[in-house]
Amino acid sequence: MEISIDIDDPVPLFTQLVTQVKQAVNQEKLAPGDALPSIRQLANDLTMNSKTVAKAYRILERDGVIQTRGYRGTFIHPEAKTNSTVDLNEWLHTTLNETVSKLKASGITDSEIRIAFSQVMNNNHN
Amino acid sequence: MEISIDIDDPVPLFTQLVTQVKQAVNQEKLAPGDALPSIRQLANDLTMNSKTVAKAYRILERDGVIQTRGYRGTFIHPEAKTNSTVDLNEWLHTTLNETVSKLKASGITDSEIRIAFSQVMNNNHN
DNA sequence: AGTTGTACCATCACAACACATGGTACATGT
DNA sequence: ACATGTACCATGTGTTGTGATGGTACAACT
Repeated sequence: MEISIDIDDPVPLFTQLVTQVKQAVNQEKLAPGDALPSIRQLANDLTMNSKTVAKAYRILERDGVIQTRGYRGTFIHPEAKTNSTVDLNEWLHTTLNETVSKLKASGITDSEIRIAFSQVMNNNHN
Repeated sequence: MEISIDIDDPVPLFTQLVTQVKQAVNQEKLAPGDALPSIRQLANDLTMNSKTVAKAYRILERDGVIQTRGYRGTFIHPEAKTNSTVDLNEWLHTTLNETVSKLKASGITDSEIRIAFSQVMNNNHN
């Protein structure tokens, strides 16, 4: 599989990686069971840090696109194609958009929403 | 009415102002119709910028605690006491908490939620 | 002339966070 | 020995948002 990373792209490196793997799955360039390069190997090939590649793999596994089997390596998930077309990100945006719109409609300031949001994210239940 | 502002308090100055006015209303030290100092006057008394005081007044008016009548000055809102006990902030927190919890339960990263949130706040509909 | 709230313009310091980097270490297997 | 994914430690850079400051100007009214 061919992966090309653009350093000058404002899109984060790990995001580029995630996107390209999902695209490869959708285009059937990667089929279930196919082995992916090891984290260190891919990091070396793309001249980037292994932690960055690991981050991309972590997300891909959470999304059900790949399966990591420890020392055995990483492989394409059996239902990778289904899982990589389901857009978890779209649901995230619409969900957030609905609540934020509801709050804004009440006259609450953007600042207030942002502050309350960060408090909620830090589990400061006030 | 007595207002005391603490510069060393981590709580923002305009927030201290808003809180103290609401408290004064709840303690009936300020009654509907009472006149408040002008923005510039209060800013001068408290040795702070008029824009900061204006910010506090803007919020107080939105919350229905005060009424600004342009050149005539600023007065306590007829239903100030009711409006200053109603906690708009609590509803804000619970609402945000519900959606965030729902998102987190789906395995979405805190980072991803934060990023999507700021995109939504900036009206970047992706 | 003076005062009211308000709306722009702008700047600065400070904190929080994202991204990427690097090093070290571990259990699990070949 | 060697490689797998993973989990810690840490640092630096850049961006973003906040809070507060300041200046200027306006319409409406006393």
